[in-house]
Amino acid sequence: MKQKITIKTIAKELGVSTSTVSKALKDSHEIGKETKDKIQAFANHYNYKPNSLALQLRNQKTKVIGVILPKIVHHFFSTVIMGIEAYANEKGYHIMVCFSNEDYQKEVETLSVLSNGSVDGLIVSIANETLENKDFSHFIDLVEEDIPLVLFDRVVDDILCDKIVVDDVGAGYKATKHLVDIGCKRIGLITTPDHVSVGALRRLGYEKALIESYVKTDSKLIIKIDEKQDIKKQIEQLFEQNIDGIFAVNEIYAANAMRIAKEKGLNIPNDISIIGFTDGLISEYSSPSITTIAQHGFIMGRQAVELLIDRIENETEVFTPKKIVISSDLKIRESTKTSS
Amino acid sequence: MKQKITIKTIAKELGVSTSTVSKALKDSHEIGKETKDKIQAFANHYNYKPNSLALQLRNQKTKVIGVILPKIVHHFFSTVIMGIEAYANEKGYHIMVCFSNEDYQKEVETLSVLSNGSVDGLIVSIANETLENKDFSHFIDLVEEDIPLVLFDRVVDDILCDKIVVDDVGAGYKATKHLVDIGCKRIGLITTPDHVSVGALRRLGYEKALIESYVKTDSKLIIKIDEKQDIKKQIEQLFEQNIDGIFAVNEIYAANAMRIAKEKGLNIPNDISIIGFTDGLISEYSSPSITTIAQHGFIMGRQAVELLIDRIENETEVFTPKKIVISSDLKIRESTKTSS
DNA sequence: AAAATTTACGAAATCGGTTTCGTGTTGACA
DNA sequence: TGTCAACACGAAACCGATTTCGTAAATTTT
Repeated sequence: MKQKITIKTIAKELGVSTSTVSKALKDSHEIGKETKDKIQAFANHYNYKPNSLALQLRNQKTKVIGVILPKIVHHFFSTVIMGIEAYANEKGYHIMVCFSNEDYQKEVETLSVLSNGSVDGLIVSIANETLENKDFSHFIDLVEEDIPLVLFDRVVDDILCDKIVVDDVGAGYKATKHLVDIGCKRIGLITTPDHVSVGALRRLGYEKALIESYVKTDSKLIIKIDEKQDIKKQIEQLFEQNIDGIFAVNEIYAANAMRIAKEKGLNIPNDISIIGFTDGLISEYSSPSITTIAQHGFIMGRQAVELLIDRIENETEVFTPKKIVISSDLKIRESTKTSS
Repeated sequence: MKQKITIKTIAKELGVSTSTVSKALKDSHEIGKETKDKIQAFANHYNYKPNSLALQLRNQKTKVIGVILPKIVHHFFSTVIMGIEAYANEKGYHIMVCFSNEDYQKEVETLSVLSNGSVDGLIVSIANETLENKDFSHFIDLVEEDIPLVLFDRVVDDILCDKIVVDDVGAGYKATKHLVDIGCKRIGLITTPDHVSVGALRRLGYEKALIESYVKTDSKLIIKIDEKQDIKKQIEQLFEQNIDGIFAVNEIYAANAMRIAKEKGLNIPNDISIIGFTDGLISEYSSPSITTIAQHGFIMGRQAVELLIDRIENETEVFTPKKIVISSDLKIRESTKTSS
């Protein structure tokens, strides 16, 4: 193991004190020009880099942001990470990424470990199991320890911290309204169980659009997917109803619905129009390409770090939790009719 | 800011020395039962957690693994990250994730920052620009500093470190051979420019399969995509040739090819069979679903950390770089004929 | 009862930096 | 020539832990 060069090494080698070396390397006026030059040349030659751990300990900050996601093999979340990393880097921060895998226990543990001082703050999207349990005490503890925390996408009101969300109700409304506008009469909804907050909100938007358009809502047209079961089989039930439009709260559900529709010999979009959620690769490349709600994950990530870094760097200020709503766009593609 | 509790606080509060506290918390036999109980109870009550930075500095290890990827919004890379994180966590490590965005300069900087002691080792897949430049000195410096390094997927021989790769030649061979076997006579290849090592290797496999099968290779059937230009237009050129099979070295190229084929009114797989690379969501959900080479990213990630942690924890051992080849599977779906 | 050992704890060094506060030397000014 | 400021540098504290070593008191051994 090649010995890493430290301030102490330099000091000994050059016959000066460590304080002199430290000051010389920061170009302090306290140090004479000759000494400075000598030290800088030496440090440069041996490619001296200050040990970041020592600095972190001294400064009581790590310049690291912890990010906990439910999963990563997922277009939306990976886009958010991109946004987080890009802006964090700009600001001189790095990110430590962990996954809860939708698991409550792992979320608790990860949170506990990361709050030991390894990060200056945290950005989290809550695990499904936690949303189901409704046990948020691990987050509340964090807030009480005054560790900066930003929640995004999957958030809950019980936790007093900054939050970034997509306008899920609005998006659900926008999608459903579009289906109505192009002439769909019986619109199915493929959503998540109620405890998944985003699913519930998108459903609200769906219902709002129907009511506003005087279309009767029908609970038989709403399927709540249990991901532990076979997704396709559950969606197939929806096709037993007489439907001419589908709003799915994510890409996978939409893709599955499209597949089933094709298998049943339905023409998309003429017999049935489909709108998904998340503007991922599936929506873009499947055929027909899928009309979808684009969530702007990159912007969400960026906003999340922005809020977080602001919190971290202005700790003295009185803190009032902010909630930022990112609007989402309907991206019209081939899976929806152009008019009635 | 609520004051974090430290060993010093406990010591002062309980009228003992910091060493006593430290030992008591580790249940050392050196400390009397009463004192121990008192300290442990106190620490427990105030939810004391040792400052990890202090420990890292003292132990000269961070239990953090740096991961540098070219991009993340990509099925293969996000799968690899999953694998890395899963096994790293099992072993008590965390991962710091950075992205080079295929950019040489950012790769150099990131590498430099992370090698300041913030991580115990690094897992990297090289940026495209770096591969093009052929300037690997930043990696070579790293190796000379004896910082454990594992390269995966995009690797180069010039760097003496552990490597994990997919059997790209074999995979290219397997895919092409399959096309030959089902009766394709003129097989197009959609690949990357030569400097992208994986693309070049997959091409070798393609050529090998053709030669072995006494099919004439034809450079007009090979398209090297320049990602700075319009991908679809480039692929369209291939369709000016008379082809009945396509092997694309990634999912996006395959999806684009399929789209063009459909636009031209070709029936897939009867008129033309298509095989892609990376078993992502596009391949799975497009219709027809795409026959592809599954790369087992999760396993690659896991193997990479395994090698790395082994390196980190057995630094004394003489080091001989290993290269692990992960075999890949042909996953047959609907975009290829079942027989000739 | 004296010697040896064990028990229970504290002082201080260490990890690698930064920073405050002194201090000896030099030069300028009265 | 005496005084004072400026200059150039070092000693030591500090960040928060661990760990070695030393030692007083208690206990056991001889």
